Amino acid sequence: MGRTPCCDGASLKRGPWTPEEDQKLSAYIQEHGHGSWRTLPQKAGLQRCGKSCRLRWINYLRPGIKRGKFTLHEEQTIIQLHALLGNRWAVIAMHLPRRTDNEIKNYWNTHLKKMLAKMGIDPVTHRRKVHVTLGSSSATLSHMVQWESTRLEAEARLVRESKLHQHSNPLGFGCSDRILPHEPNPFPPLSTHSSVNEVSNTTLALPHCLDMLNVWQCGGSGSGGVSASGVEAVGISDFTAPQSVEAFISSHHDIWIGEPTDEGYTNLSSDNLDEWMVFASGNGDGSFEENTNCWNYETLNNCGTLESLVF
DNA sequence: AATGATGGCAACCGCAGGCAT
DNA sequence: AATGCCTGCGGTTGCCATCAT
Repeated sequence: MGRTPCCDGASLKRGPWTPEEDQKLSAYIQEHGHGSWRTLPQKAGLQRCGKSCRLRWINYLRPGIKRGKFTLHEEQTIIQLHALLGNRWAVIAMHLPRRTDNEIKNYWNTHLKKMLAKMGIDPVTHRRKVHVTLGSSSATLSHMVQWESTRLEAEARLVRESKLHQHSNPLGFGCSDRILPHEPNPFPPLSTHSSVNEVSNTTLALPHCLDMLNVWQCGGSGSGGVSASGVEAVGISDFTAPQSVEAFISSHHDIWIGEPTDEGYTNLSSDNLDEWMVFASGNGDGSFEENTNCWNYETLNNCGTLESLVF
């Protein structure tokens, strides 16, 4: 036999919480801790389901929760992580101190998703919406060439930067050799792509953002990820990030997102913050240029996740 | 001023994995 | 080993405020 049911559903209050209920719940948890959510309502004198109490505490009453408008940094962090992880709000919330997954989810659904759509970026795939006619092989080819050249240039630049990192950072922080030797490398070498990759994977320690490129390119079971025919590539939403990606982000957040700040994790420099401003505000007249000056490989240099946002 | 449309957000619902019985 | 609850998560709904007509 299992346990007794959590709540019988009878005589339990639902709907919005009153200040009195909030006070009871807060006072009880601050004095006793929440312990078992199942038994908490009775102990706290609440006519609520334990699940409802938990939700209220986590999303509203818990100390340290930051409410109100999201900052630019927080918006960027959400978009970056969503591009990589999809709708995994709990994981995303871990990288936004004092924000709840529910709040992030709501903000995404009500603001960011619409903003990206308005800019012509698919909020699901994080790719610029490209209307490729199947019969238009020349257009497809053009996009492929553009995508591949952009990708190669970005990778080459990142490899150059990794060399600089090695000189300035002998301990290897910020480089993929930080992956412990006894751990399987979650980012196996590319098998079919450019010579840049071959070189970088055999003789150089890649910067992390390039590792993330590898993750995408090696994409899960092969259905997802970025292919050389990137324009038509299956979007990130179809790519199930390997578990190691989350572990990777968690253990390398200082490099990936940056240091934790009051406004979340960020590695934005004043330079790419300007780019972000361009991204966030468009051209000021509601239009957005088709070129990649907003989300291009300049931005990619600062964060690999953005690679999927353009092209 | 009244009414309908839209947006924002808190809360609920249902599922999956883990765990207690 | 089987059963079924607990917890956490993502998706969805419903209420309220604001805006437009």
